[in-house]
Amino acid sequence: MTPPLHLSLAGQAVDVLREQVLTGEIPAGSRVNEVEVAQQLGISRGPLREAIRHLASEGLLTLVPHRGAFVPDATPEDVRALFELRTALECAAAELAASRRTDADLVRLQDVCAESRRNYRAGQPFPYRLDLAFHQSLLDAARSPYIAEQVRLVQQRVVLLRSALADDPPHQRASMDDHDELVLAIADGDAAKASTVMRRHLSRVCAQMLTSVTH
Amino acid sequence: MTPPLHLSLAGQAVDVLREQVLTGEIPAGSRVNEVEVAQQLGISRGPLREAIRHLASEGLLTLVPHRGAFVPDATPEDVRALFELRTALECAAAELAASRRTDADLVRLQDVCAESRRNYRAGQPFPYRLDLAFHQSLLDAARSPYIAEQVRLVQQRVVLLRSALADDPPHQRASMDDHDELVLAIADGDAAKASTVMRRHLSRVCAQMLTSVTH
DNA sequence: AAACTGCCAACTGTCGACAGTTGACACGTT
DNA sequence: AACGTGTCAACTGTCGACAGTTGGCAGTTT
Repeated sequence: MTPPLHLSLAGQAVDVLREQVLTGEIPAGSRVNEVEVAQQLGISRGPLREAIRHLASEGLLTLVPHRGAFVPDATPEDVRALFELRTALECAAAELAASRRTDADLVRLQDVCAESRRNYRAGQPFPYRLDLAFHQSLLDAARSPYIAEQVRLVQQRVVLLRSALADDPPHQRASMDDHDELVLAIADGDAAKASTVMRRHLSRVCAQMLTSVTH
Repeated sequence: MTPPLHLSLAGQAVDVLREQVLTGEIPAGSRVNEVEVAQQLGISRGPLREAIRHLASEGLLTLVPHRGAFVPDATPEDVRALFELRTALECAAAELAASRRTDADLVRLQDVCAESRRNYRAGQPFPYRLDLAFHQSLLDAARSPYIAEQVRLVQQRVVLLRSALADDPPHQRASMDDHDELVLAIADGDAAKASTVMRRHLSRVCAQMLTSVTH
């Protein structure tokens, strides 16, 4: 018995399209042609349309009436505003995590940080995977499903602005330090400090993104 | 010339359906039949489907594969989690408003509060309209479009849990006091205090909703 | 009487086709 | 040559019909 393995065509199309948009396979600024992509995926326009609207609701596409769907390219203003939202959400998550975390939550956070350190000392770059894992672990510890969901969506939009983020070694090092400091605050149950550190962390990431954005 | 007055059928359907869901014309727990509602609106299933999916993305409907769309009825847990999200967003908005507000923003906030007082003194109930106007004015002063958008969506979901909220006079009085105190903090540019007051305010509102929810 | 089995109606998921709109190109005008 | 106009192809918006799935009901068995 494989219960949810029978995803609808629209659902499959959402996954494929999301991947193509996030990886840049469909470049920023370009349009998504309904008939073309539908043929390409071997489905009808109906389910594809549904998928397009879904991604638009996630902020990964912008719809223009009678024109079609475009993958948005962000201005520096957009980046700033988006990080204000992300800061609001993740600072709250950090506070909640500090006051609700179980010992198991703490262990997981520490594990992720330790693996990042090992990676870094081995001279390898700080993989985005581990950064995501850290923030995900923090969200799990916060136990606030609606906040977690919104953070997921915002993180996706941040990825859309992929601008060679994880390439700057000093930035990587600073991010890892931030993560470590966050874990300490969470371990202490110090919600105020967790929020403060998270705010500084995201402020740094935002600044880094703004420098690497061509405008 | 009326540029955007030619809304698509799907767009119109979204407006009509949203109204029906929020006012309870379509009661919580009930299902939305695609063919029935489509005929009722005089449109085809395509646009209606699109409208349903859109409202689902706003959290006003929940989709069950092969079963249809249902208007969700929330558990106390849901209310708590939703208010954690709302608190994260609106506290951040209050902080931003305190640091960015113009004199015009301040005047508008004060006007809304004054009108609420006048209403209250006249023995009339505190209309939800004025409460919305206050929070909207605060969001305008915060000048953070993404946060504002998310707050709008969350407020909608809160309305969905309409449970005779504005009927308790002591609660109304407390809410107005909170609003006044918020305006003072924002006038002073005291971001920390604005956040604190907003948190207390929403905590009170959440508690009020929980007491009036049958469970 | 309770439980199981098979059928059925209702509904959602999907498809192909038609209609209306948009932006662009070619042509004609000044 | 620059500008305005008319035409057209391409694409989105919409529709009606078909296919697959689900939950419930009737009939049967123990």
